[in-house]
Order: sequence, then structure tokens, then C-alpha cells
Amino acid sequence: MVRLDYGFNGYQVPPIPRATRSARGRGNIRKKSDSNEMCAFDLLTTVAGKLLLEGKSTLNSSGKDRSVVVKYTADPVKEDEDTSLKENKGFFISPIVSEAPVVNHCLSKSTDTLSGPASVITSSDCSEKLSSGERFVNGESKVENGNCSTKAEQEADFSSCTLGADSKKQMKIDLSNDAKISTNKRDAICSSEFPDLWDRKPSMLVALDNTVKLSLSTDPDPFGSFPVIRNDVQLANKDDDEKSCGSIQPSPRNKAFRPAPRVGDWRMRMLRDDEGHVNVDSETRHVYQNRKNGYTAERSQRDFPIKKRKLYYCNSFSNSDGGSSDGISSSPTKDLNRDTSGYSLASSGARAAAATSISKGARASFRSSDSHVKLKIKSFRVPELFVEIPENSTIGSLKRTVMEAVTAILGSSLHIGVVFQGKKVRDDSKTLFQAGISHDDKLDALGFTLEPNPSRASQPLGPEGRSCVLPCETCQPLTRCSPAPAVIPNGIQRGTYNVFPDHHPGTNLSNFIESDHDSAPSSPDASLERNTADSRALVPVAAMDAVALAVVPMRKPKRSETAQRRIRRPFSVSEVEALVQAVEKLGTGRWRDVKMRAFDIAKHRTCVDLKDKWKTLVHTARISPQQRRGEPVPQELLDRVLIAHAYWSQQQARQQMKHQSETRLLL
DNA sequence: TTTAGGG
DNA sequence: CCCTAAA
Repeated sequence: MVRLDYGFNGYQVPPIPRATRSARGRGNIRKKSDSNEMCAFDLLTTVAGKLLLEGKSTLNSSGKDRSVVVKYTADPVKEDEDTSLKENKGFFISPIVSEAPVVNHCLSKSTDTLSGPASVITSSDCSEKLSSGERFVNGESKVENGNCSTKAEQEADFSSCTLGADSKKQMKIDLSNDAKISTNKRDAICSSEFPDLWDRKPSMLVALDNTVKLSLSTDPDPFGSFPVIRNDVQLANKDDDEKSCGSIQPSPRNKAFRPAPRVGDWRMRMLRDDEGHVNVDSETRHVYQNRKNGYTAERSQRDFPIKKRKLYYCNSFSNSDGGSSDGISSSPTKDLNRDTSGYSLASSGARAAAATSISKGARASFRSSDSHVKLKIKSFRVPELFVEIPENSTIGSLKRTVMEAVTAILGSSLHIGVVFQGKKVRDDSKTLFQAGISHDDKLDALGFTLEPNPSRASQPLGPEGRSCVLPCETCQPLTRCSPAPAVIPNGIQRGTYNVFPDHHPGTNLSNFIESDHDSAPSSPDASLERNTADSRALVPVAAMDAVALAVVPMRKPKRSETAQRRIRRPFSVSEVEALVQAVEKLGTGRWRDVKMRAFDIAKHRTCVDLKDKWKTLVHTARISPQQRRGEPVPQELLDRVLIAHAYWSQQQARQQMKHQSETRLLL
């Protein structure tokens, strides 16, 4: 080891022979993975639980203030079952600490705007434009038997709603502030009003209704014994990717309401509910098994989202026939079906409820006098996603994995599809009026779908190539049940898919990583702690929303194997800092070492990424500050970049000179 | 697989 | 970020 005095104090010049280095490095890696901490509870094969994204959009570039929280609740009642530990696990993406933006329900006071129970507001509801003169007030709303939809009473603002009046096991959830939802057996919310909407065959999801339960503190059997993935994602697509509102408020403490900064913001909440089901579980479980030992956590997680295809999402619908949109609307209901009695019964009950809520939700749409069609998308379902993670992974890695799974899906592989009166509306240039979407009475025939980005449609399916694809046809039937109510922002007419800009807000995972890096259950966990209770409270809400949920996830059956482009993850300042420091020490050209040194935990940062980043950093440092874009990097760091770059460049040159002279001598 | 570069 | 040629 030689220490150079030149330039930097800690420079090491001893480029270890490649072979040696590699060997050493690999050894280290192995060692590390072997020493992974064991989790207190087994996460076993899959991440079964609910994914709940709340608060600011995960898509926001300001992804820093969110964290993934893992919630685990032991279920005493089922403790005797080996599945008990697998239940009640939930994942939440929540705003970190006070950053939590949010208002539980951004319901406008306008009587024109209707909202379903636990409805989520989208865009304009919160936009200044629409909300101007309006207030989001906490009120109370009650949904009673057979009436999950909006009624006069719901026209009032509320941050809470009550479902199901009578029931022994009444569940109450604090949505926020003082909001509460209490609900009980499915019957309470089931309505027979729109049975016709559900005369399709039950899907697997429906079947699941019997086993998937709402996870409430009073509920002994929250999720049945099936892995359930529930997520509730809020997407925001704003011009500036700023903060958003209209998210469910998990924490009562967060009372501050942040109005969306811009008009025309388009945000929607994606909500996905219990999708797991027995078959899926068993069939996919093996997928999660690790192939090799050494190929554990680190590996699987690293490859997770994109290319390695360990992450894939699909519909759990059996899509047997008659296309079912069920997945969506039914899911929420499951939770409400406390009664596991009869499958059909439960199913029908669920359906009824869903139908009701939907149809009414649709009615909520209205046409304002100013020729604007106002819709409210209560929620969107996110295609099911599976996560593979070794059971000996740390909670932190689990969080990251889930976060990546979610962001990978939301950030790069979805776009919006519009379904109106059973048909997909493909012509983006057509106006709402031309499409007939402006008629109030037809709004309930309007639905939105989240579709995989065509260019990256093909996703790895099950291990055996088990298809998880949901036929496009399925979307048809969905229409009716997907009255995604939402206020339509100005931009919607232009083309819905714009809703998901490609540059998805830098889902910045670095936070997690960093936090994890710090190994201090700091901020994220702290927020977690706080939100835990609240998160739990949210569950019901999600369920509710799901009921009203209208969008059907669907996936194009086939598509070229085009590899999916990785989502963009801008380097955070701290990452840059780490990179700079590592390069100062190791020099350029040793990216693998740099990676191991500074980004060992950041699975998504490959040595190539680091190399590229350094390249751009050097470039950035050379251009004028005015020309720089993105999150500003402290000048101090840029200076170091230049210095280090100059130093190592020179070093490299010298090395070459030396080499040349040596060969010359030999000759 | 890692580097190094171009795109 | 991606893709590749080289090593």
C-alpha cells in the first residue's frame, strides 16, 4: 500500500491486480450475505401483505420524504397455524414524518361533487383551482346498509365515514383527525341494488373474499391465511412533480392540509386490495425460493425489479371467462366479509357492495356548468405484484424491495387507458365531448385502466411461464364497474396517458437505502412507528376505496421481450457525496470497488451506474451552474469531483507512461 | 463480470 | 440509462 501525498490524503494507489481483487471482493460479498441478519419473523417466500402508498405520490421527484414501512401484526387467534406469521403484514409507503402532506379526504364541499365512502380524491379536488373557495373540512359521513354510495349526506365534506351500522364486530378505523370508519359484516355494505353489474362469473379474487379479511385490531383474522397484497398508491402527475394532496391520511397527527400547488394537477390514487389467494400463493411460492444459497438476499433484491424478472405483476384473475373486472372491485369487499360462511354468498355480497358503490360513485360524476367534466377517481388498482425475498433478509431490505417493486410498476410500466361504455377509447385526440363522456348519465360507463407500457409489456410470468396476463378483453366488462370518479384535470382531454409521464418522478429509493445504510432505524422507522397505528387504520379505508374502485389493471398478453428500461433514479446528494468520496479514495476505473465501498447496499446502483454518474458529475462540474439541471449538487462536491478527476486522470496517464517506458525497455 | 465509451 | 466491445 502506498499512500500518496499528492492531492488527497487518503488516496490509495495500489491498484490490486484484477484477479486478486475480484477474488477478494467476491469473498467479501459472500460473507456479507451469509451474515445477513435474521429477521425476527419469517417473511418467507413472499411479501404478503398490503401495500399501501399514501401521502405524497411516490412518483414525485421528491421521493425523499417517504419511506416504506413494514407492519406486522401478530394474530393471536391464528397463532397455532403456521401461516399466522405470514399474515397481517403490511407495507406502507408513507411520508416521512411531518412531511406528510395530507388531508384525508379532499372532498370538496360543493354539492356537485359526490364521493363514495372512503373515497379518495384526485387531482383537481385538491387543486387550487377547483378548490378555490372550497374547503376541505372534516365532516362525517355514514354509509349504511346497502348504501355505499353517495347520498345527500355525503355531499357534505367529511373525513370519515361509517359503514355498516350493526354488527358485533364493528371495526373502527381512524382515517385521520377524527375520522372513523366502522364497518362490519359484508351484509352491512352489500347492496342488491345493482346486482346486474355483477352477473359475471366470480373470479378468484371474489373467491378470496371468503378468506381475506379486513385487518383491524378487532378483527381476529385479518387476512385469513393467504398472502395478501394490498396497496394503495397515490400517483401524482404534476407539472412540477410537486407535492400533492388528497391522500389518505394515516396519521391523525398530520392535520396540516397541503393544497396542491398547481392547477390542473392530475393525481389519482391507486388502490389495490387483497389479491392473494390460495392458489396463487402455493403456485408462486416456489418462485420465491432461492436458487442458490449464495444467491440470496443481495442478489435477488438487486435484480429484483427489472431485468431479472423477479418482480412481476399480474392479475390474479383467473380470467376464466366472461372477463372479470372483479379483481378490482371485489377486493375491498373481501375485507368486509367477516362471514366466511358461504363462498357464493360472500361473493355475491361483495359484488353487490362493489356494484353499489361503484354505480353510485359514478353518479358522483357530474358535469359542471363550465363544460368541464368532473370525475373523481377514487382509486386505481395497481397490478398485482410479487416480491421475492429471502427469509433471512432484513426488514430494511424488505422495505426496499417492496419499494422498488412498487416504484418499478408505478414509475415505468403503466399508463392509463380509458374505457367508456365498454370500449376502449384509444383516440387520444378525441375530446371528451366527442367521445360522449360529457353526459352525466353516461359517466358511470367511464372507466380507467392501468395498463402496462406497451414497450415493456412482457413481463416475466411465473416460473413455469405461468401466465398472469390478463386478457385485454377483460377490460371490457370492467367498464361498468370502473366508474373511476375523479375530477378531471384540464389536461385529460389531451390524452390520458400523459398522466404518467415517463420521467417518473424520481422515485428516489436512495433514502431507504441510505437510511438503511445508516443502519439507524432513524427517520423512516420513526415515521413508521408513528404511522403504524394509523396505517392500520388505513386498511379499512383502502378496502372501502377498493369497493368503489373502478379501474381494472390489465396487461397486454404479449409483447416483445423488450427489456424494460430501468426506472430513473436520480442520485441524491448524499449518494453523490458517497460516490465522490469513494472515487477520491479509489480512483476512477475501479468502479466495482467503488460500488462495494459506497454502494454495497444500494442494489440498484451498478458499477456502470456509478461510472456513468461520475461521468455526468464531471460534466456537471464543468458547466455553468445555470446549465445544470436536476437536484443541485453542492459546489463543494463538484469541486472535489474535478480535483479527483484531474488527479486520477493524471495518475492514469502516468501509469500509461510508465507502462510504455517499461515495454520500451523490454524491447 | 467489469471497464470504458459511445449513444 | 442503455448497449457493447474488450478484457
